[in-house]
Amino acid sequence: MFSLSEENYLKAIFHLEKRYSGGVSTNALAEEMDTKASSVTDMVKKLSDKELVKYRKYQGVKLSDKGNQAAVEVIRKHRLWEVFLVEKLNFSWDEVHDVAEQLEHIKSEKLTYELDNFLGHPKRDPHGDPIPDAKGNFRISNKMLLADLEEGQSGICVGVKDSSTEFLRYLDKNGITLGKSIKLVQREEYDESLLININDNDLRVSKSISTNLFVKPTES
Amino acid sequence: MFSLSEENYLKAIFHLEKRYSGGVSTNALAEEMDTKASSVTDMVKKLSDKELVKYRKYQGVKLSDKGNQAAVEVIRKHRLWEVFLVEKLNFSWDEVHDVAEQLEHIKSEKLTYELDNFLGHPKRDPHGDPIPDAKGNFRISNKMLLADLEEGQSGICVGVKDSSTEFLRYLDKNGITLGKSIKLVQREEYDESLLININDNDLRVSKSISTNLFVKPTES
DNA sequence: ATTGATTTTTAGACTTATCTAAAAATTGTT
DNA sequence: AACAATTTTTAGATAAGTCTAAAAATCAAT
Repeated sequence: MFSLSEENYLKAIFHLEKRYSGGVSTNALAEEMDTKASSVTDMVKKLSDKELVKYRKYQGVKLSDKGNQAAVEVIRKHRLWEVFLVEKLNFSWDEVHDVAEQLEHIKSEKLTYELDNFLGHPKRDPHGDPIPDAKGNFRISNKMLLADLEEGQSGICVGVKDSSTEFLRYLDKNGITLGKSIKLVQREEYDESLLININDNDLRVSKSISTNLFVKPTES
Repeated sequence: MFSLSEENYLKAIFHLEKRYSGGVSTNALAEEMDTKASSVTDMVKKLSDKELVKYRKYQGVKLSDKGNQAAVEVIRKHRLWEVFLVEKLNFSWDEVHDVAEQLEHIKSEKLTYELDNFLGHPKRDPHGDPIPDAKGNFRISNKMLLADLEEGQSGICVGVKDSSTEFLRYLDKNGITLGKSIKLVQREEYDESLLININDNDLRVSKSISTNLFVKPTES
Protein backbone atom coordinates (compact mmCIF):
# COMPACT_ATOMS: atom_id res chain seq x y z
CA MET A 1 0.00 0.00 0.00
CA PHE A 2 1.39 3.42 0.95
CA SER A 3 4.34 4.12 3.18
CA LEU A 4 4.00 5.88 6.50
CA SER A 5 5.61 8.97 5.03
CA GLU A 6 3.38 8.99 1.97
CA GLU A 7 0.29 8.71 4.15
CA ASN A 8 1.43 11.62 6.29
CA TYR A 9 1.99 13.81 3.25
CA LEU A 10 -1.44 12.94 1.82
CA LYS A 11 -3.05 13.80 5.12
CA ALA A 12 -1.19 17.11 5.34
CA ILE A 13 -2.18 18.06 1.78
CA PHE A 14 -5.80 17.18 2.58
CA HIS A 15 -5.83 19.52 5.58
CA LEU A 16 -4.03 22.35 3.76
CA GLU A 17 -6.35 22.21 0.75
CA LYS A 18 -9.08 23.74 2.91
CA ARG A 19 -6.93 26.84 3.39
CA TYR A 20 -5.20 27.00 0.00
CA SER A 21 -7.85 25.99 -2.47
CA GLY A 22 -5.78 26.84 -5.55
CA GLY A 23 -3.12 24.25 -4.75
CA VAL A 24 -0.88 23.68 -1.73
CA SER A 25 2.51 25.36 -1.96
CA THR A 26 5.75 23.54 -1.29
CA ASN A 27 6.63 25.83 1.61
CA ALA A 28 3.24 25.46 3.26
CA LEU A 29 3.57 21.72 3.05
CA ALA A 30 7.13 21.85 4.36
CA GLU A 31 5.98 23.79 7.39
CA GLU A 32 3.03 21.47 8.05
CA MET A 33 5.29 18.42 7.77
CA ASP A 34 8.07 20.05 9.78
CA THR A 35 10.62 19.34 7.06
CA LYS A 36 12.51 21.14 4.30
CA ALA A 37 11.10 22.35 0.99
CA SER A 38 13.53 20.18 -0.94
CA SER A 39 12.25 17.07 0.81
CA VAL A 40 8.72 18.08 -0.06
CA THR A 41 9.57 18.46 -3.74
CA ASP A 42 11.05 14.97 -3.77
CA MET A 43 8.05 13.41 -2.09
CA VAL A 44 5.55 15.31 -4.17
CA LYS A 45 7.21 13.98 -7.31
CA LYS A 46 6.88 10.48 -5.96
CA LEU A 47 3.21 10.97 -5.11
CA SER A 48 2.68 12.42 -8.55
CA ASP A 49 4.29 9.39 -10.21
CA LYS A 50 1.85 7.24 -8.25
CA GLU A 51 -1.00 9.50 -9.39
CA LEU A 52 -1.97 10.38 -5.86
CA VAL A 53 -1.57 14.11 -6.47
CA LYS A 54 -1.70 16.53 -9.40
CA TYR A 55 1.52 18.46 -9.51
CA ARG A 56 3.01 21.03 -11.87
CA LYS A 57 6.41 22.46 -11.04
CA TYR A 58 6.23 25.72 -9.11
CA GLN A 59 2.41 25.50 -9.07
CA GLY A 60 1.77 23.52 -5.91
CA VAL A 61 -0.11 20.25 -5.44
CA LYS A 62 -3.68 19.04 -5.22
CA LEU A 63 -4.88 15.60 -4.28
CA SER A 64 -6.21 13.38 -7.06
CA ASP A 65 -9.37 11.40 -6.38
CA LYS A 66 -7.20 8.44 -5.51
CA GLY A 67 -5.05 10.57 -3.18
CA ASN A 68 -8.09 12.09 -1.55
CA GLN A 69 -9.52 8.67 -0.88
CA ALA A 70 -6.27 7.52 0.71
CA ALA A 71 -6.04 10.65 2.88
CA VAL A 72 -9.63 10.32 4.08
CA GLU A 73 -9.03 6.69 4.98
CA VAL A 74 -6.10 7.68 7.20
CA ILE A 75 -8.14 10.47 8.80
CA ARG A 76 -11.00 8.05 9.42
CA LYS A 77 -8.66 5.68 11.23
CA HIS A 78 -7.05 8.50 13.20
CA ARG A 79 -10.38 9.74 14.49
CA LEU A 80 -11.78 6.31 15.24
CA TRP A 81 -8.69 5.53 17.33
CA GLU A 82 -9.09 8.84 19.17
CA VAL A 83 -12.62 7.85 20.11
CA PHE A 84 -11.35 4.47 21.28
CA LEU A 85 -8.63 6.03 23.43
CA VAL A 86 -11.00 8.47 25.11
CA GLU A 87 -14.07 6.26 25.48
CA LYS A 88 -12.45 2.96 26.32
CA LEU A 89 -8.95 3.67 27.63
CA ASN A 90 -9.44 6.74 29.83
CA PHE A 91 -7.36 9.09 27.73
CA SER A 92 -8.30 12.76 27.95
CA TRP A 93 -8.88 14.69 24.75
CA ASP A 94 -5.50 16.40 24.97
CA GLU A 95 -3.56 13.12 25.24
CA VAL A 96 -4.79 11.25 22.20
CA HIS A 97 -3.08 12.92 19.29
CA ASP A 98 0.41 11.40 19.33
CA VAL A 99 -0.85 7.87 19.84
CA ALA A 100 -3.50 8.23 17.15
CA GLU A 101 -0.77 9.47 14.79
CA GLN A 102 0.81 6.05 15.14
CA LEU A 103 -2.35 3.94 15.15
CA GLU A 104 -3.73 5.60 12.01
CA HIS A 105 -1.12 3.76 9.91
CA ILE A 106 -2.06 0.22 10.96
CA LYS A 107 -3.11 -1.68 7.86
CA SER A 108 -6.10 -3.98 8.23
CA GLU A 109 -9.48 -3.45 6.68
CA LYS A 110 -11.09 -5.76 9.17
CA LEU A 111 -9.55 -3.84 12.05
CA THR A 112 -11.03 -0.52 10.94
CA TYR A 113 -14.38 -2.12 10.21
CA GLU A 114 -14.59 -3.88 13.55
CA LEU A 115 -13.27 -0.91 15.52
CA ASP A 116 -15.95 1.33 14.02
CA ASN A 117 -18.50 -1.30 14.92
CA PHE A 118 -17.17 -1.73 18.46
CA LEU A 119 -17.38 2.02 19.03
CA GLY A 120 -20.96 2.18 17.72
CA HIS A 121 -20.18 4.08 14.49
CA PRO A 122 -19.24 7.38 16.12
CA LYS A 123 -19.89 10.48 13.99
CA ARG A 124 -17.32 12.77 15.63
CA ASP A 125 -13.96 12.40 17.34
CA PRO A 126 -13.25 13.74 20.84
CA HIS A 127 -12.45 17.18 19.41
CA GLY A 128 -15.73 17.37 17.53
CA ASP A 129 -14.21 16.68 14.12
CA PRO A 130 -16.40 14.58 11.85
CA ILE A 131 -15.44 10.96 11.18
CA PRO A 132 -15.88 9.98 7.54
CA ASP A 133 -17.84 6.78 6.96
CA ALA A 134 -16.36 3.65 5.37
CA LYS A 135 -16.99 5.10 1.90
CA GLY A 136 -15.16 8.30 2.79
CA ASN A 137 -18.18 10.58 3.10
CA PHE A 138 -18.04 13.33 5.70
CA ARG A 139 -21.19 14.41 7.43
CA ILE A 140 -21.85 18.04 6.53
CA SER A 141 -22.26 20.28 9.53
CA ASN A 142 -23.34 23.86 10.05
CA LYS A 143 -20.75 24.65 12.66
CA MET A 144 -19.41 28.17 13.02
CA LEU A 145 -16.87 29.92 15.22
CA LEU A 146 -18.03 31.12 18.61
CA ALA A 147 -16.66 34.50 17.52
CA ASP A 148 -19.22 34.66 14.72
CA LEU A 149 -22.35 34.29 16.87
CA GLU A 150 -24.66 37.30 17.26
CA GLU A 151 -25.13 38.95 20.64
CA GLY A 152 -27.87 37.06 22.47
CA GLN A 153 -27.53 34.01 20.24
CA SER A 154 -26.72 30.56 21.66
CA GLY A 155 -24.89 27.55 20.26
CA ILE A 156 -23.88 24.03 21.17
CA CYS A 157 -20.16 23.50 21.49
CA VAL A 158 -19.31 21.01 18.70
CA GLY A 159 -15.59 21.23 18.05
CA VAL A 160 -12.24 22.94 18.34
CA LYS A 161 -10.04 24.42 15.64
CA ASP A 162 -6.90 24.37 17.78
CA SER A 163 -6.25 20.93 19.29
CA SER A 164 -3.19 21.90 21.31
CA THR A 165 -2.85 20.51 24.81
CA GLU A 166 -2.80 24.06 26.19
CA PHE A 167 -6.09 25.07 24.59
CA LEU A 168 -7.85 21.83 25.50
CA ARG A 169 -6.71 22.14 29.11
CA TYR A 170 -7.99 25.72 29.19
CA LEU A 171 -11.39 24.50 28.05
CA ASP A 172 -11.44 21.69 30.63
CA LYS A 173 -10.55 24.15 33.37
CA ASN A 174 -13.45 26.39 32.44
CA GLY A 175 -16.02 23.64 32.11
CA ILE A 176 -16.28 23.91 28.34
CA THR A 177 -16.86 20.48 26.80
CA LEU A 178 -18.50 19.22 23.61
CA GLY A 179 -22.29 19.30 23.79
CA LYS A 180 -22.46 22.21 26.23
CA SER A 181 -24.62 25.21 25.38
CA ILE A 182 -22.94 28.60 25.20
CA LYS A 183 -24.76 31.94 24.97
CA LEU A 184 -23.03 35.06 23.69
CA VAL A 185 -24.08 37.68 26.25
CA GLN A 186 -22.07 40.65 25.06
CA ARG A 187 -19.37 41.48 22.57
CA GLU A 188 -16.59 43.91 23.61
CA GLU A 189 -15.47 45.67 20.44
CA TYR A 190 -12.33 47.21 21.93
CA ASP A 191 -10.33 43.97 22.48
CA GLU A 192 -12.70 41.66 20.60
CA SER A 193 -13.34 39.63 23.75
CA LEU A 194 -16.72 38.08 24.47
CA LEU A 195 -18.81 37.70 27.57
CA ILE A 196 -20.42 34.29 27.35
CA ASN A 197 -22.67 32.28 29.59
CA ILE A 198 -21.92 28.61 30.13
CA ASN A 199 -23.04 26.26 32.92
CA ASP A 200 -25.10 29.22 34.22
CA ASN A 201 -21.94 31.23 34.80
CA ASP A 202 -20.71 34.29 32.96
CA LEU A 203 -17.20 33.99 31.54
CA ARG A 204 -15.08 36.43 29.59
CA VAL A 205 -13.09 34.89 26.75
CA SER A 206 -10.54 36.59 24.54
CA LYS A 207 -10.42 36.49 20.75
CA SER A 208 -7.93 33.62 20.70
CA ILE A 209 -10.53 31.47 22.45
CA SER A 210 -13.57 32.51 20.46
CA THR A 211 -11.85 31.98 17.11
CA ASN A 212 -10.79 28.45 18.02
CA LEU A 213 -14.06 27.05 19.27
CA PHE A 214 -16.81 25.79 16.97
CA VAL A 215 -20.48 25.96 17.90
CA LYS A 216 -23.62 24.84 16.14
CA PRO A 217 -26.04 27.76 16.41
CA THR A 218 -29.24 26.90 18.22
CA GLU A 219 -32.38 27.32 16.11
CA SER A 220 -34.43 30.15 17.51
CA MET B 1 13.49 4.43 21.40
CA PHE B 2 14.09 1.43 19.12
CA SER B 3 13.30 1.15 15.44
CA LEU B 4 10.70 -1.25 14.12
CA SER B 5 13.44 -3.40 12.68
CA GLU B 6 15.45 -3.44 15.90
CA GLU B 7 12.39 -4.49 17.86
CA ASN B 8 11.70 -7.33 15.44
CA TYR B 9 15.25 -8.61 15.73
CA LEU B 10 15.12 -8.48 19.53
CA LYS B 11 11.87 -10.40 19.50
CA ALA B 12 13.28 -13.02 17.13
CA ILE B 13 16.41 -13.49 19.25
CA PHE B 14 14.23 -13.84 22.33
CA HIS B 15 12.21 -16.64 20.73
CA LEU B 16 15.28 -18.42 19.33
CA GLU B 17 17.15 -18.34 22.63
CA LYS B 18 14.76 -20.98 23.94
CA ARG B 19 15.96 -23.38 21.25
CA TYR B 20 19.62 -22.36 21.01
CA SER B 21 20.66 -21.68 24.56
CA GLY B 22 24.35 -21.29 23.75
CA GLY B 23 23.75 -18.28 21.54
CA VAL B 24 21.65 -17.70 18.43
CA SER B 25 23.50 -18.27 15.17
CA THR B 26 23.45 -15.77 12.34
CA ASN B 27 21.81 -18.23 9.96
CA ALA B 28 19.08 -19.20 12.43
CA LEU B 29 18.28 -15.54 12.91
CA ALA B 30 18.34 -14.92 9.17
CA GLU B 31 15.82 -17.68 8.63
CA GLU B 32 13.56 -16.46 11.45
CA MET B 33 13.66 -12.90 10.11
CA ASP B 34 13.28 -14.04 6.51
CA THR B 35 16.36 -12.12 5.45
CA LYS B 36 20.01 -12.73 4.50
CA ALA B 37 22.84 -13.62 6.85
CA SER B 38 24.76 -10.49 5.85
CA SER B 39 21.85 -8.29 6.89
CA VAL B 40 21.74 -10.07 10.21
CA THR B 41 25.43 -9.44 10.82
CA ASP B 42 24.91 -5.73 10.17
CA MET B 43 21.95 -5.45 12.48
CA VAL B 44 23.53 -7.54 15.20
CA LYS B 45 26.51 -5.18 15.21
CA LYS B 46 24.16 -2.25 15.62
CA LEU B 47 22.32 -3.93 18.48
CA SER B 48 25.66 -4.76 20.05
CA ASP B 49 26.79 -1.11 19.84
CA LYS B 50 23.59 -0.19 21.65
CA GLU B 51 24.32 -2.89 24.25
CA LEU B 52 21.07 -4.70 23.55
CA VAL B 53 22.86 -7.96 22.73
CA LYS B 54 26.13 -9.67 23.56
CA TYR B 55 27.87 -10.55 20.34
CA ARG B 56 31.24 -12.06 19.46
CA LYS B 57 32.05 -12.60 15.80
CA TYR B 58 31.22 -16.10 14.59
CA GLN B 59 29.86 -16.98 18.05
CA GLY B 60 26.22 -15.93 17.73
CA VAL B 61 24.22 -13.51 19.86
CA LYS B 62 22.48 -13.44 23.20
CA LEU B 63 20.20 -10.73 24.56
CA SER B 64 21.61 -8.48 27.26
CA ASP B 65 19.34 -7.65 30.21
CA LYS B 66 18.43 -4.43 28.46
CA GLY B 67 17.69 -6.28 25.21
CA ASN B 68 15.67 -8.90 27.00
CA GLN B 69 13.58 -6.24 28.67
CA ALA B 70 12.91 -4.55 25.34
CA ALA B 71 11.97 -7.86 23.68
CA VAL B 72 9.60 -8.82 26.48
CA GLU B 73 7.93 -5.43 26.29
CA VAL B 74 7.21 -5.96 22.59
CA ILE B 75 5.91 -9.47 23.24
CA ARG B 76 3.69 -8.15 26.01
CA LYS B 77 2.17 -5.61 23.66
CA HIS B 78 1.75 -8.17 20.88
CA ARG B 79 -0.15 -10.56 23.10
CA LEU B 80 -2.30 -7.90 24.73
CA TRP B 81 -3.37 -6.68 21.28
CA GLU B 82 -4.17 -10.25 20.28
CA VAL B 83 -6.50 -10.54 23.24
CA PHE B 84 -8.10 -7.23 22.30
CA LEU B 85 -8.67 -8.32 18.71
CA VAL B 86 -10.25 -11.63 19.69
CA GLU B 87 -12.25 -10.52 22.71
CA LYS B 88 -13.44 -7.12 21.57
CA LEU B 89 -13.22 -7.03 17.79
CA ASN B 90 -14.47 -10.48 16.75
CA PHE B 91 -11.19 -11.65 15.25
CA SER B 92 -10.62 -15.40 15.27
CA TRP B 93 -7.36 -16.75 16.66
CA ASP B 94 -5.95 -17.40 13.22
CA GLU B 95 -6.51 -13.80 12.04
CA VAL B 96 -4.75 -11.85 14.74
CA HIS B 97 -1.09 -12.35 14.04
CA ASP B 98 -0.41 -9.91 11.19
CA VAL B 99 -2.32 -7.08 12.81
CA ALA B 100 -0.68 -7.65 16.19
CA GLU B 101 2.70 -7.58 14.43
CA GLN B 102 1.92 -3.98 13.54
CA LEU B 103 0.24 -2.92 16.78
CA GLU B 104 3.08 -4.26 18.94
CA HIS B 105 5.30 -1.38 17.79
CA ILE B 106 3.03 1.46 18.90
CA LYS B 107 4.89 3.55 21.44
CA SER B 108 2.89 4.75 24.44
CA GLU B 109 3.31 3.59 27.99
CA LYS B 110 -0.14 4.80 28.90
CA LEU B 111 -1.64 2.89 25.98
CA THR B 112 -0.18 -0.43 27.11
CA TYR B 113 -1.11 0.22 30.72
CA GLU B 114 -4.70 1.15 29.91
CA LEU B 115 -5.14 -1.63 27.37
CA ASP B 116 -4.05 -4.21 29.94
CA ASN B 117 -6.49 -2.66 32.37
CA PHE B 118 -9.32 -2.56 29.85
CA LEU B 119 -8.82 -6.24 29.08
CA GLY B 120 -8.78 -7.18 32.78
CA HIS B 121 -5.08 -8.10 33.01
CA PRO B 122 -5.26 -11.25 30.88
CA LYS B 123 -2.68 -13.91 31.69
CA ARG B 124 -2.64 -15.63 28.28
CA ASP B 125 -3.14 -14.64 24.67
CA PRO B 126 -5.63 -16.39 22.36
CA HIS B 127 -3.08 -19.09 21.53
CA GLY B 128 -2.44 -19.84 25.18
CA ASP B 129 0.92 -18.08 25.33
CA PRO B 130 1.60 -16.32 28.62
CA ILE B 131 1.46 -12.51 28.73
CA PRO B 132 4.31 -11.02 30.77
CA ASP B 133 3.23 -8.48 33.38
CA ALA B 134 4.23 -4.81 33.30
CA LYS B 135 7.56 -5.67 34.96
CA GLY B 136 8.30 -8.31 32.34
CA ASN B 137 7.68 -11.39 34.49
CA PHE B 138 6.22 -14.43 32.79
CA ARG B 139 3.93 -16.73 34.67
CA ILE B 140 5.58 -20.14 34.83
CA SER B 141 3.43 -22.94 33.53
CA ASN B 142 3.68 -26.72 33.54
CA LYS B 143 2.45 -27.18 30.03
CA MET B 144 3.64 -30.14 27.94
CA LEU B 145 3.08 -31.43 24.44
CA LEU B 146 0.02 -33.57 23.84
CA ALA B 147 2.48 -36.08 22.36
CA ASP B 148 4.17 -36.45 25.75
CA LEU B 149 1.08 -37.50 27.74
CA GLU B 150 0.88 -41.09 28.99
CA GLU B 151 -1.81 -43.45 27.71
CA GLY B 152 -4.92 -42.89 29.78
CA GLN B 153 -3.74 -39.49 31.03
CA SER B 154 -5.78 -36.32 30.45
CA GLY B 155 -4.82 -32.69 30.02
CA ILE B 156 -6.36 -29.29 29.50
CA CYS B 157 -5.56 -27.71 26.16
CA VAL B 158 -3.54 -24.58 27.06
CA GLY B 159 -1.65 -23.51 23.97
CA VAL B 160 -0.27 -24.13 20.51
CA LYS B 161 3.32 -24.31 19.33
CA ASP B 162 2.45 -23.73 15.67
CA SER B 163 0.28 -20.64 15.21
CA SER B 164 -0.20 -21.00 11.46
CA THR B 165 -3.63 -20.31 10.05
CA GLU B 166 -3.77 -23.86 8.69
CA PHE B 167 -3.14 -25.50 12.06
CA LEU B 168 -5.52 -23.20 13.94
CA ARG B 169 -8.27 -23.86 11.39
CA TYR B 170 -7.70 -27.61 11.76
CA LEU B 171 -8.18 -27.27 15.51
CA ASP B 172 -11.34 -25.18 15.09
CA LYS B 173 -12.76 -27.75 12.67
CA ASN B 174 -12.21 -30.54 15.17
CA GLY B 175 -13.62 -28.69 18.16
CA ILE B 176 -10.25 -28.28 19.86
CA THR B 177 -10.08 -24.94 21.70
CA LEU B 178 -8.19 -23.65 24.73
CA GLY B 179 -9.60 -24.92 27.99
CA LYS B 180 -10.94 -28.17 26.55
CA SER B 181 -10.00 -31.45 28.20
CA ILE B 182 -8.26 -34.07 26.07
CA LYS B 183 -7.67 -37.69 27.08
CA LEU B 184 -5.01 -39.79 25.41
CA VAL B 185 -6.83 -43.06 24.76
CA GLN B 186 -4.22 -44.96 22.83
CA ARG B 187 -0.83 -44.43 21.27
CA GLU B 188 -0.09 -46.01 17.86
CA GLU B 189 3.66 -46.68 17.79
CA TYR B 190 3.84 -47.42 14.08
CA ASP B 191 3.04 -43.93 12.74
CA GLU B 192 3.23 -42.13 16.11
CA SER B 193 -0.41 -41.08 15.81
CA LEU B 194 -2.66 -40.82 18.87
CA LEU B 195 -6.24 -41.75 19.55
CA ILE B 196 -7.62 -39.01 21.79
CA ASN B 197 -10.98 -38.27 23.31
CA ILE B 198 -12.33 -34.73 23.19
CA ASN B 199 -15.89 -33.46 23.54
CA ASP B 200 -16.86 -37.09 24.23
CA ASN B 201 -15.71 -38.12 20.75
CA ASP B 202 -12.72 -40.21 19.77
CA LEU B 203 -10.38 -38.58 17.27
CA ARG B 204 -7.17 -39.80 15.67
CA VAL B 205 -4.44 -37.19 15.38
CA SER B 206 -1.09 -37.55 13.64
CA LYS B 207 2.29 -36.69 15.08
CA SER B 208 2.30 -33.22 13.48
CA ILE B 209 -0.80 -32.38 15.53
CA SER B 210 0.28 -33.88 18.84
CA THR B 211 3.69 -32.19 18.77
CA ASN B 212 2.18 -28.75 18.20
CA LEU B 213 -0.48 -28.72 20.90
CA PHE B 214 0.28 -27.93 24.54
CA VAL B 215 -1.72 -29.40 27.39
CA LYS B 216 -1.55 -28.96 31.13
CA PRO B 217 -1.73 -32.49 32.54
CA THR B 218 -4.68 -33.03 34.83
CA GLU B 219 -3.74 -33.99 38.39
CA SER B 220 -4.87 -37.53 39.06
C1' DA C 1 10.36 45.60 -17.98
C1' DT C 2 14.15 45.16 -15.00
C1' DT C 3 15.83 44.39 -10.48
C1' DG C 4 15.64 42.18 -6.10
C1' DA C 5 13.44 39.09 -2.94
C1' DT C 6 11.23 34.93 -2.30
C1' DT C 7 9.93 30.39 -3.53
C1' DT C 8 10.91 26.16 -5.61
C1' DT C 9 13.75 22.83 -7.69
C1' DT C 10 18.06 20.39 -8.58
C1' DA C 11 22.32 18.21 -7.37
C1' DG C 12 24.87 15.73 -4.38
C1' DA C 13 25.43 13.70 0.23
C1' DC C 14 23.85 11.03 4.41
C1' DT C 15 21.27 7.31 7.12
C1' DT C 16 18.80 3.00 7.73
C1' DA C 17 18.06 -1.34 6.26
C1' DT C 18 18.54 -4.24 2.87
C1' DC C 19 20.98 -7.09 -1.00
C1' DT C 20 24.81 -9.82 -3.84
C1' DA C 21 29.25 -11.51 -4.27
C1' DA C 22 33.55 -12.45 -2.43
C1' DA C 23 36.63 -13.20 1.49
C1' DA C 24 37.51 -15.09 6.02
C1' DA C 25 36.69 -18.09 9.86
C1' DT C 26 34.92 -22.24 11.71
C1' DT C 27 33.59 -27.02 11.59
C1' DG C 28 33.66 -31.79 10.18
C1' DT C 29 35.96 -35.68 8.11
C1' DT C 30 39.32 -38.45 7.17
C1' DA D 1 46.58 -32.00 10.88
C1' DA D 2 44.86 -30.83 6.45
C1' DC D 3 41.23 -30.20 3.28
C1' DA D 4 36.52 -29.46 1.99
C1' DA D 5 32.12 -27.82 3.25
C1' DT D 6 29.62 -24.68 5.75
C1' DT D 7 28.91 -20.53 8.19
C1' DT D 8 29.80 -15.88 8.92
C1' DT D 9 31.64 -11.51 7.85
C1' DT D 10 33.16 -7.82 4.77
C1' DA D 11 32.80 -4.84 0.82
C1' DG D 12 30.26 -2.44 -2.22
C1' DA D 13 25.54 -1.40 -4.18
C1' DT D 14 20.58 -0.10 -3.83
C1' DA D 15 16.19 2.21 -2.23
C1' DA D 16 13.56 5.42 0.75
C1' DG D 17 13.55 9.56 2.86
C1' DT D 18 15.91 13.21 4.46
C1' DC D 19 19.42 17.19 4.41
C1' DT D 20 22.47 21.41 2.68
C1' DA D 21 23.84 24.41 -0.77
C1' DA D 22 23.37 26.22 -5.17
C1' DA D 23 20.66 27.13 -9.32
C1' DA D 24 16.33 28.30 -11.50
C1' DA D 25 11.78 30.13 -11.64
C1' DT D 26 8.27 33.12 -9.96
C1' DC D 27 6.59 37.21 -7.72
C1' DA D 28 6.60 42.12 -6.32
C1' DA D 29 7.71 46.84 -6.82
C1' DT D 30 9.24 50.55 -8.87
